[in-house]
Amino acid sequence: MHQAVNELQASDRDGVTVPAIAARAGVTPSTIYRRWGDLAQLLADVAVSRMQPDTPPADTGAYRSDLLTWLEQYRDEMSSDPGRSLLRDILSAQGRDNPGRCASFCAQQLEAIAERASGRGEHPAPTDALLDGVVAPLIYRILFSADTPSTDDVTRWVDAVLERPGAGVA
Amino acid sequence: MHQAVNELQASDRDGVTVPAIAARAGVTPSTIYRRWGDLAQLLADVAVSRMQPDTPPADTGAYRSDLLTWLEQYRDEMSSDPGRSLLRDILSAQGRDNPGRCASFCAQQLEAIAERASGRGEHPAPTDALLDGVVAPLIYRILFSADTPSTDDVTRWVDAVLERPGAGVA
DNA sequence: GGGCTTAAAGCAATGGATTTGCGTTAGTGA
DNA sequence: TCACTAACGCAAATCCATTGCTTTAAGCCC
Repeated sequence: MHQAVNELQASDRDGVTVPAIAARAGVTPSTIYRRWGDLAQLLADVAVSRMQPDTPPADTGAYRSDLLTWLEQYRDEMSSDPGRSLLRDILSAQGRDNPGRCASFCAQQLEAIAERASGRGEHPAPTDALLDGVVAPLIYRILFSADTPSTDDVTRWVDAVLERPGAGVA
Repeated sequence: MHQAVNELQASDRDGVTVPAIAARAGVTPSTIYRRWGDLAQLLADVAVSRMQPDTPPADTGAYRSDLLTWLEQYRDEMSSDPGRSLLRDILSAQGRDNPGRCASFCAQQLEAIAERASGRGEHPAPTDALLDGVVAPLIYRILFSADTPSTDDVTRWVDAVLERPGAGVA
């Protein structure tokens, strides 16, 4: 089912209808309505699946550059047209904690970077601080403003969090 | 038209359909489709209108408490069920810069608070810093997590911005 | 006031999506 | 194997969305 959605989205988002997805997946539309309730819920489900990371964050050798590398990649993905569509799908469907699942993928990646840093003897920042101080303005910019956060923006936000007491390289 | 939407939303969001709105507003559905394209665009339009502030921020006598007062009110509005629905409507409809208009209302209120502070001889923080440092995590929490930002959260974010060089009370 | 132009709205037909009742199928456990 | 349950398919009914054409209303000029 997810594959049917992805294939249809790749060719024409206007053609992404329940009957089209059903035909593509070899089922009848009532199956989709019975299972997901409406198109928005199915699209949100698919979007959350696509947000799920399939690789661990790149290891650059140091905590700060791990963060910057991962966050810039995250910025690039989320600010792309497909990324924006995924965010819109996730935020459109009411209920089901789709946004929460999306955010927890992000948190897990940041935790993995932090654990790797601890293993190196570095002192990583709390993940909550990074979510509030970096991910939040990054996503807020993407959602609510015309401009995409620059690399300087991301670097500034990261360094502002790392400079606070309780965080930073050893 | 906006009033018809508001009335229908107040009673039953499931009944908010183009034909129902049209009947309520005394027009035919094709009028709505011709003007707005689809239901999502109309709902976003209505949501943006409802986001527009109708009063200036309260004057508490000092910049920091002006900020805190306004931001806590903003937090309360945006985290309410109606507020969350408005955010969802705004973020669901593609194109038209609805989120940008929503964000600019917020920025204008923060600018008004800053101008009042300047008039008092205080040194307000840059509005961009408040958007990135306070509004972004506030909205991100509301959109992506199960918990609503607490008053402590808001206070902490505000003070983190005010403590940076270039901002603060005189 | 009358005529003309243009944009918006209304009407009605058509097409497509959604809902729902009922029957069928598939999977699971005893 | 049988009974139960959940999921799926089918088809009819309902509702929403689209579109061509006509009508209406507003604005401008003489």
